[in-house]
Amino acid sequence: MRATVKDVARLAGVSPKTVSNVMNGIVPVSGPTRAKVEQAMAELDYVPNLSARGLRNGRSGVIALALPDLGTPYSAEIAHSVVEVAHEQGWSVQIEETGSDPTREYELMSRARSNLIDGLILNPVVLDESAVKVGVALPPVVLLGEVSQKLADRVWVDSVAAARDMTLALGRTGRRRIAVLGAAEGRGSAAAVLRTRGYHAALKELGIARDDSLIIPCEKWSPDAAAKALSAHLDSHPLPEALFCFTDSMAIGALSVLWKRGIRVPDDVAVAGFDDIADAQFAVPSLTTVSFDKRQVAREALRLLTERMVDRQGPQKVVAIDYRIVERQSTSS
Amino acid sequence: MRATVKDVARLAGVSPKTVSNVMNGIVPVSGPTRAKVEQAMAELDYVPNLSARGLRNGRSGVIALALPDLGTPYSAEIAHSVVEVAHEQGWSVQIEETGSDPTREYELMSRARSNLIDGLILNPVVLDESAVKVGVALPPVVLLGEVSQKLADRVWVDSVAAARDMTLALGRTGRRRIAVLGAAEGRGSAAAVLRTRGYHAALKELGIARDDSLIIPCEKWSPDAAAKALSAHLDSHPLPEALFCFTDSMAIGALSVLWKRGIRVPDDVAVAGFDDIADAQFAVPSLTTVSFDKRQVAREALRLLTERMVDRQGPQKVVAIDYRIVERQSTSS
DNA sequence: GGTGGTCATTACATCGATGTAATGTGAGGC
DNA sequence: GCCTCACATTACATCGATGTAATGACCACC
Repeated sequence: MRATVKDVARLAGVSPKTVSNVMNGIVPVSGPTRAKVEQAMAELDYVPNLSARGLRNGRSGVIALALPDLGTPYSAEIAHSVVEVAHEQGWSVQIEETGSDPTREYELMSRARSNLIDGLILNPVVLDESAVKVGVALPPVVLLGEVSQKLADRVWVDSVAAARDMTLALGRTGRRRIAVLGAAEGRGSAAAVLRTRGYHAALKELGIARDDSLIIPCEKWSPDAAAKALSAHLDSHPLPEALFCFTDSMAIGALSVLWKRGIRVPDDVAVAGFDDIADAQFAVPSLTTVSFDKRQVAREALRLLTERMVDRQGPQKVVAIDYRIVERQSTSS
Repeated sequence: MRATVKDVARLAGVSPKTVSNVMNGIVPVSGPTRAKVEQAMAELDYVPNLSARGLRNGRSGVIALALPDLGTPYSAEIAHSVVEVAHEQGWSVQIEETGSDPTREYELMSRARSNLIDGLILNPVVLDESAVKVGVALPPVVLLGEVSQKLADRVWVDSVAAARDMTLALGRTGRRRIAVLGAAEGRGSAAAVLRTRGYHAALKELGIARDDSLIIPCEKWSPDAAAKALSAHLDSHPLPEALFCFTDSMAIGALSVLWKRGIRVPDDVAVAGFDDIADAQFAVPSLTTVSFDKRQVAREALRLLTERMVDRQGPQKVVAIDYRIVERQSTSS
C-alpha cells in the first residue's frame, strides 16, 4: 500500500499536518523538524495523493485541451505547444477530441464541471454557437480561433487581415485569377467565412472582379477532402493562376493533386496555405503560408486561463496573435 | 456552489447513499425512488466530483499517454487513436511529453504514482533503459514501440521484419545501391538498431555487399534533421539508387531536399519511409512506406492496460501489430 | 519567578462520494 | 394478527490532505 501523510508523520514522529506544512511551505516549519519529515518522505517513497488534495483544495492542477482532431498537424502542433507551456507552469493537460461528434462539446463541458479540471482551452470548429454556456458553474474557458460569440476569453489570429494580406501578396506577383480552397458552402465555419471575407476585400483592393467560380468549397479541411474537391473542380474549370488554400493541410492535398496531373507549381499555378505547419517548409515545392507562433498561442491561452481563475468576473479578453506571410517556393514568380 | 450528492438527496427526500446507488446501479433502487433522484439531479444540474470519487474508489478514470513529441505526425496520430479508443471505453487521457528532457520520464513515473492516473502508456525514445522500475508501486504500464527491456507489457511493430521486407521490396525493383537514413551513430535508439538489422538481413538475402557509406546517420528523426543529414551526405557521396528512410517524417525531409536539388523521384532515386503517416500519401511523389494500423496499436495498448489493472501479477505480454508494405509512386520503377 | 508574547505544532473537522452494517418497510405465510 | 424474510434505504465511517483554532514550548522582560 502506498504511504500517506499519516505514515510519514508516524515515522517522523510528528503530526500529519506538519508533514503537510513541510510540503506546502506556507506555514513555517523549523529546520530540524523539516529535515526529519523530509527524510521520512524519502524513506517511504511518499507521493501525495492528488485526488485527495484535489478534493480538499478544489483544484486538481489539470487543465483540459479540446481540439477537433489531434491527428491533423495543426491540432498536433497546438497541442504540443500547450502541453509544453502548461508543463513549464506546473499544469497537466488532459486532451479531448471534439472532431467527429458535435455532442462531444457538451460532454466535455459536463466533464469540465466535475472538478477534475481547473480550466479548459477549447478550439471549437463545427459548433460556433457552441456548448459554452456561461452562467452555469463552469471552470474558466479560453477559446482558440475564430469564434463568433463573445462568451469567453479568446486567442486568435486575425483571419480576415491575414487572408487579405495573403491574397494581396498573390496579386502582387501578377496573378489575377486567384482561387480559394476551403470556403464552406452556405454557412460555413467561422474561419472559412472570415478568410473568404479577407479574400474578397483584397480582390477589391486589387481591382479584380469577383468570380464565384474561383471559390472552391471543401467540407473538411483535410488533405484528402481538399484533393477530392480540387480534382473535381479542375475537371470542369480552367486552371486558376493562384490557389489560396485556407489551411496548409488542404494545400498539401492540393499540391499532391496538381503534381499528379502534371501541373507545375508555381509555374502553372501558385499555391499558398495558412497555419505554417511544420511540413509546410518541406512540401514540394515548399509552401508559402500565413505563419504565426503556436507557442505564443499556447502562452496567451494559459495566461488568460490563469488570470480567469483569479478573477472570474472580469470582462472578456481577446488576444490577437501576430502573423506574417512567409513566401516560399510555391508562389515564387 | 456546485451541487453535491447531499443537495440532490435533500431535494429528492432520500439519503445521499441512495443517490449514489442510483448513479452506480450496483445496489438496486426502486423505480419511484430512482425517478425522484434522477429528477433532482437534473434539476440541480448535478455533476459528480471526480476528485472525491477518485479518492474513495482509488481509481480516477484517467490514463496517461507519454510521447516523445506531440508535434510530430507519428506521435500525433498515435495520440489521436489512443484518445479516441480510450474515450470509447470511458477513459480520459492525460498527455505528457518526454521528448526534450530525459528527466521527464522520471517525473512522469512519480506523477503516475500520485493516484490521479490509473495507467500509463509510454512511448520511450532516448531512454531504453528507462525509468520504468518495476517493483515500486506503479500503476499498470504499457510500452509502445521498440524497447529492449522486458519490464512491462508492450505493443510494437516488428521493426526488423518490416525493415527487411521494405529493403527486399526496394531490391526487387532492381535497385541495388540502397541507402538508409536514420541509423544512429554508435548505440542508437532501439528502433534504429533493429531497422538497421533488418536492412542488413535483406541485403544479405539479395546478395548485395554491405557498404557502410550507404548508411546515413541522423540524430533526430525529424524532417529538418533528415534534410540536413541527407544534404551533407549528397555533397560528398554519389546518389544511391534507393533511399530507405527510417520514418516517414525523415522521408518527407528527404523528398524536399531531393526536389530542391533537381533529383527526380523515383526516376533518379527511389524513396521509402516507415509509419505511413497521413501525409505519406500526399507527399510529392506519394510515399512508399511501412503501414500499420495505429488504431489497432491504441486498442491493444488499452487492452493490455485494462487487463493489467485486473491482474497485476501475470506474465509480461507482448503484442505485435501487423504491418504491410504500401508501394506508392516514390518507388515505382 | 512570573507573565506576556511569538512561533511551531497539534487535534479536529472538512472536502464529496461510497462501502459496510444496521435499520426500516412491506409482503406473504401460518 | 403475528412473525419471518427479502429487499430498499439509512447512518456512519472512510479515502488522504489540509485549513482552523487551540495547544504547547520557549524566550525575554519586568
